[in-house]
Parts: sequence; C-alpha cells; structure tokens
Amino acid sequence: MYAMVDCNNFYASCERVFRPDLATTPIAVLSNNDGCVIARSAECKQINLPMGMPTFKAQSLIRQHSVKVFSSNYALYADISSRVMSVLEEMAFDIEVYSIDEAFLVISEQANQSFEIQGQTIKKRVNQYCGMPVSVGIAPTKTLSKLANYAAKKYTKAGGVVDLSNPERQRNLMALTPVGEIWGIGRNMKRSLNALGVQTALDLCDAPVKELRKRYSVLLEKTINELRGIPCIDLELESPAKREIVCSRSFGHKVDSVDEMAMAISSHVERAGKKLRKEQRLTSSISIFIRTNRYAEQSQQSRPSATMQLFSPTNDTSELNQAAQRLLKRIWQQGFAYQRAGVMLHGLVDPQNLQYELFHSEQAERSQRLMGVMDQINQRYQNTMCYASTLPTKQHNGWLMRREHLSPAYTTRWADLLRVS
DNA sequence: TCTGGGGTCCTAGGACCC
DNA sequence: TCTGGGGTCCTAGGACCC
Repeated sequence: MYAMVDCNNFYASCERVFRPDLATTPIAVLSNNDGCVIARSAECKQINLPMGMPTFKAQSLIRQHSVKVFSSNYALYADISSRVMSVLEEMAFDIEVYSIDEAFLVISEQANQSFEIQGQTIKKRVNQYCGMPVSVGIAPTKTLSKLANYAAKKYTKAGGVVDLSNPERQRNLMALTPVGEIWGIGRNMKRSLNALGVQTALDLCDAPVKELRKRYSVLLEKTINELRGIPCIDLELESPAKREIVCSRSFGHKVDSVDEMAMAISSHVERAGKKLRKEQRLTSSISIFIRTNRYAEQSQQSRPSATMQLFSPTNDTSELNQAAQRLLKRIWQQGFAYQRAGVMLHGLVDPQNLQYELFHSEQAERSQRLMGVMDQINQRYQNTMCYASTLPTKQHNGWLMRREHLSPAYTTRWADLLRVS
C-alpha cells in the first residue's frame, strides 16, 4: 500500500518551526524577489488571500489582517525537508521523495495496526521530531493515495489521515471529488473532460479508457487505471539523472544596460555550473534567454533567446560563461527594460560515456581540477569564492533579488543559530 | 504499367507537476 | 513601483538510415 505524506502549508509551517509565537498568526510566504504569494498558513487561507497574488495587490489584505509576511528562505526549507524525509525513511519499506514537501511511502499491513493507525503514527512522529504538521493518504495506487491525501486535508473530520484501501470508499470519495483535483489532470484537461460530460473523479474512473487514450494520451490511460486500483505508476527509488538544468531569476529592478545583464547572466551560469558538477554531468549545449515584463502590456515586449552547441561537452564555468556572453551579445537589444534572465543547459552527458574530441587537451584537465577545488572551498566555507564577473558593484546591483522579509537560516548558518536566554 | 517496409533520432510545442 | 523558479513526459513531424 502507498502512503502519500504531504506537509501542510510547507513553507508557512517551516517559518513556524522556530517561531512558536506565530502558532496562530496568519503567515504568507512570498516568491523569490518578493513578487507574489506562494504559500499560506491555514489562517491566511481563511481570510481569502489568494495563492499567486502579486504582493503589491495583496498589501491591503495583509495590513488588514496583520499577516506576517516572509521572503522565501530555501536554505531553511530544504533543511527542514531533509529532516522530515529522514524521519519518514525509518517508517517505510521504501520511500520516494516526490518533492520538497511530499513523499510516497510503501507500507504493509501489520498485526493490530490498521493502516489508519499507521498513518496516525507517521503524522505524530513527524510533528514531534520536526515540528511539521503532515497529512497522510493511504491507497493501493499512487494516484489514489494522492486523492486520499487530498481528502485528509479537505475533510477535517478525518483527523489528517485517510485510509482508502477499501474500493467502496474509493468510489464514494471519487463521486464527491471534481475531476480537476486528480493528480495528472491539469487546467486544460479538466476543461476538455468537462466538455465531454466528465465532471467527477468517478466519471473519469468509469469512462471508456480506450477511447480516451486515443483522444488524449497514454498518460490519461494510466491515470484512469490507477483510479481503478491498477498500479501503473511505479515508485521511483532513486531520482533519475537530470536531462536539463535551468537557472533563471527576475531582477530586483529592471535592467536596461548590457553590462548589468552580463553580470546577471554570469551569476546564473555560475549556479548552473555548480548544479551540473553536482550532478556529475557535462553539458553539450547552452542557451540563454532574457525577457521584459509580460504583465506590462503597455510597454514594448522583447524576449529573445539563443542556443550554442559546445565544441565538446564541458562543466567548466569559465567556458560556459564565455559561450553565454557571446550569446548575450548576439541577442541583446538596447532600449528595453528587461525583467528576467536565465541560462539553460541541455544535452547532459555522463563523462564516463564520453567520446573525447581528437585534441583533448591538458587545458581540459586543469579546468577539471580548478572546478573541483572551487567547489570544495565553497562547500567548506559557504560560497566564499566566485567569479569577479558575478560580483555586484555600486552601479550595477539592480539585478539582485529583493528579499525584504527574510527569516534567519536557523539550521544552516552558525550566526543565525537560535539563542535562548 | 508497376515504385516497400521498417526503423531511429531530433526538435518544438504543449501539457502536466511541485 | 511591484506578478517565481524549477522540472518531466508525450506527441507529431521531419530527416535520415537500411
């Protein structure tokens, strides 16, 4: 049986772990750059502060209800996440860490321990060990366990745990659930299915599977079978190698100078290079893109991008940056106020399987050593080394991210350690 | 006069997920 | 004034192979 464990309002709950004084205060967490609302505590949902609302539009609601606002603190969330996951690991035969706040556990029937009780135990222990509230949904397929989890959150009577091992209960719940709530049914599919008369999850479960596969895709077929209790989506025990890497950011202020854009691109390249080496991959091509603000409909839009195949696959930041800067020169258009830039790496290859170019040089080996040393130092001394091209200056710092409501890195920085007096 | 049958690989675009 | 940042998978169509 699968137990889908999902943290409740994860980012908002993380901000509460070291702030018990905020236990009943409405909390909102903002996206990078403090742009919009991406997580809300239960109290915050109650006052109808919508998900995704731009921060400036949410201001009056925030003031009116004294909402405590936080910039996103990914160092904190990632650390809390790994604590939660290691507690879960000990309670399951197998575990798939599905996202920063969710995991599928494999559990089985045990003497005098119904699934319901096992779910309650999981919930209690994560809360006790990590201070994190979770909901648990239990069912024979991943899709049904997501549905059970949805119910555990939605129906407070359930006490945070729903056991959906019984087929009759499955059908009863599906009859109450709009089809758009099913894992794998997004906005477009929902609209399309509704037009065919499929309104609830149960409608979909009982729909003609062959026809729908033909009309849509094999993915929908799998979803339907999973609703019927036939497992089609396997547990992924180890995360598959990445196929692409994307690093992008919006700017704190609009950027209209090519020098400033070059710094932003450099810094994205540097992050992308780190990720690439952490994955132990080389990239065979690099793209960059820059964009104006798509919401500013009255102003001129520009969103150019360009790609370059590399002479031979690499993970050397300087090499990648040289390529990126050439691409920037190619696409730069003066006279626009850019809002965002990004770097993408694709065609990632395993160096073990690499066919080296004919003139594979000593230079390449030196660069490997250099990257290795930089990564080691940065790991040991928290990002103390970087390329000069990424250092903000007095004239050029508008591209830096805004984070005006950042909480301390309670668990990952000595200086931010909580003090009790 | 009549012109087969079976594949792979790549890319772009769309849909989905968190 | 101010609207996030990642990812994956599937399909269709074109180019190419024998």
